[in-house]
Amino acid sequence: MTTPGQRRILVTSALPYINGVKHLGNLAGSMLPADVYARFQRLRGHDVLYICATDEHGTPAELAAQAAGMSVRAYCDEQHEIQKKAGEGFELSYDYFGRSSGEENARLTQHFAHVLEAEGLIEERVMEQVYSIDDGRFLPDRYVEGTCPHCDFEKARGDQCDNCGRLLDPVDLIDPYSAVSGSKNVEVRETRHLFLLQSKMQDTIRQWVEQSKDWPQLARSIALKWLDEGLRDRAITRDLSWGVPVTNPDGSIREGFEKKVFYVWFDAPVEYIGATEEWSKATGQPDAWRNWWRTDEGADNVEYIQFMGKDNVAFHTVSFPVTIIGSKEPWKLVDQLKAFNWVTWYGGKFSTSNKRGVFMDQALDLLPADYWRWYLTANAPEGSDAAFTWEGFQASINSDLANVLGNFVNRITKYCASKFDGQVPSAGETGEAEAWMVSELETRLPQLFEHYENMDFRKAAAETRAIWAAGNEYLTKAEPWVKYKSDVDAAAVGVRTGLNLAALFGIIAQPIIPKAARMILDALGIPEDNRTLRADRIGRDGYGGLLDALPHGLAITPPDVLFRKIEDDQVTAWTEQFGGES
RNA sequence: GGUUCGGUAGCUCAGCUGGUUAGAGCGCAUGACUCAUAAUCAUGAGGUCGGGAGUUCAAGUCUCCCCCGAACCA
Repeated sequence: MTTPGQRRILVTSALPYINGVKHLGNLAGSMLPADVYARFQRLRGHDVLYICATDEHGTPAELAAQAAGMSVRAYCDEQHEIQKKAGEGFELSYDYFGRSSGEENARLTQHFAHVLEAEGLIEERVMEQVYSIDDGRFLPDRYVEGTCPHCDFEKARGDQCDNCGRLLDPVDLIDPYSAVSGSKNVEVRETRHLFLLQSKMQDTIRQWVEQSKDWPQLARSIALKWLDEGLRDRAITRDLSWGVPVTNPDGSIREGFEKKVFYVWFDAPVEYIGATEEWSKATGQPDAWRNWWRTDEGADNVEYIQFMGKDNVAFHTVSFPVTIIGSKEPWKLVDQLKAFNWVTWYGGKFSTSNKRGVFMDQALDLLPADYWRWYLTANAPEGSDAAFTWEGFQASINSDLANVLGNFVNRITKYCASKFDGQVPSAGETGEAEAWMVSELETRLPQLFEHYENMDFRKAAAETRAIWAAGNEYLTKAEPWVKYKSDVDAAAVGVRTGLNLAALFGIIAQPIIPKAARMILDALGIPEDNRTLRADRIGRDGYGGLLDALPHGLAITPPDVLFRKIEDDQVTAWTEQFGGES
């Protein structure tokens, strides 16, 4: 059911890899901004579908499972639940959080492979690869270790040397051995793999990228860089058992590929579609995914926006489009994408082993999700890498959330409770202070919405804060506590306006700090229907109505302290525990 | 190494197609207020916009060189 002016917006955030809980940087660079954006657009009344999933295939998952002494399946089941829980803890409002190991993705991946082969974009090629005689199998890149031919580092991985950082081909390693068994009984043998002929799509992709004028500079320049260097044909299969089987169009296993599966980079982006199908089944409407993805079945009016870290831009702007466009089928292509830089830990890298940085699960043990959500949105790594520091975090939370917003709600609701029986007062006429406040809203709310539309998250947070701050300024101008002494009705106007502002502040806070917003709105008894930012409610007849929207006489309850301040000794303790000051 | 992006008040950052006295938040100082989580509000101090050269009537904003930082290179 669509209403006039309602848009259909598909949002995806880069799929977190299954291998372990993500840290705050991962959260800040794709899942969180995607969530904030999805929430905003839902509040505007649009039809939003926000899809994410765990990316489960590939060598790292196999190795991690092996290290944990578990089967890959069981390992992924466990890790998926952990990541799902962490997402819920952070109130990430996925419509569905799927799994790339699901049957939907397998079927879609195989479908794309069949179609691409029929289009002449996939072919079998013979290549040389390291075979482990003792393990009885070919070894994919990271399963081979040996001495780096460039720097003589003795524990170089097959794909890359951790010492000198150079990319390697496993067959070039000196004294190679199997990372699976440690066996040195290995040799180079010929084997066959499927190759995606990206080079054939070079011109088509370039044309598509060049017409995508709205992309941010970061994304465009990365895509064009790849195109300038020339798209290379890449193997899309690997010698693993954990992955999507390589099939013939009739569903049987392709001859010679019994021990091979599609490589993770080929099947992972397909999971955007796969997870949508999972959603569709889970919600009892098995074909609903099609009108989000098939432009011949209703997806032509969908706006598709992808969120990702900068490392993923090439896959989203070049690799995946090769699959989609190359299929010549009417699949939905991305319209807008938002790429982020990294959140660093005091300027350095997050590191599990060195105990540097906070991971999603640990963060929630320390403080509520809203605190992190606010800081990471207000300081999103948009223009460049952004450093997380405890000191900056503390300053931001205490000032923005506790002092500016929390204290505002607290002061006005408590004053109302003590002087006006906890009811929205009805007396008094508005004056200069209220007119000033209206003019603030007239300029600031449209700006706020524009920042969100542009996906400028720092600016959106800053504008949100500025509106909260204007509320405090308003109270200084209205000074109901002074007027109360001589003219109770005049004070009533200030209290009524202040309460309405608190409600508005809660409403605009929802995308970033949903839980605190809910506490405010619940305390003020705002019905669900009135918590939106829809154009027919906000500003349609001017902004003055927002200051007298609550029913007169409505009973309100001062909420508990919304945000507890972060104390210096907490900062000290956390710096100790999680590292800091690089 | 190549490419890209950055280097603006103590800190974190805004500054669109070049044009009045370079802005915000935090921090700091002073004042005001007392409804409030010692919160809030006002005012103020602080910058030769990384360095150098050039284009222009005019450059943080364009060009070139250099220094520093970050990222990407399948």
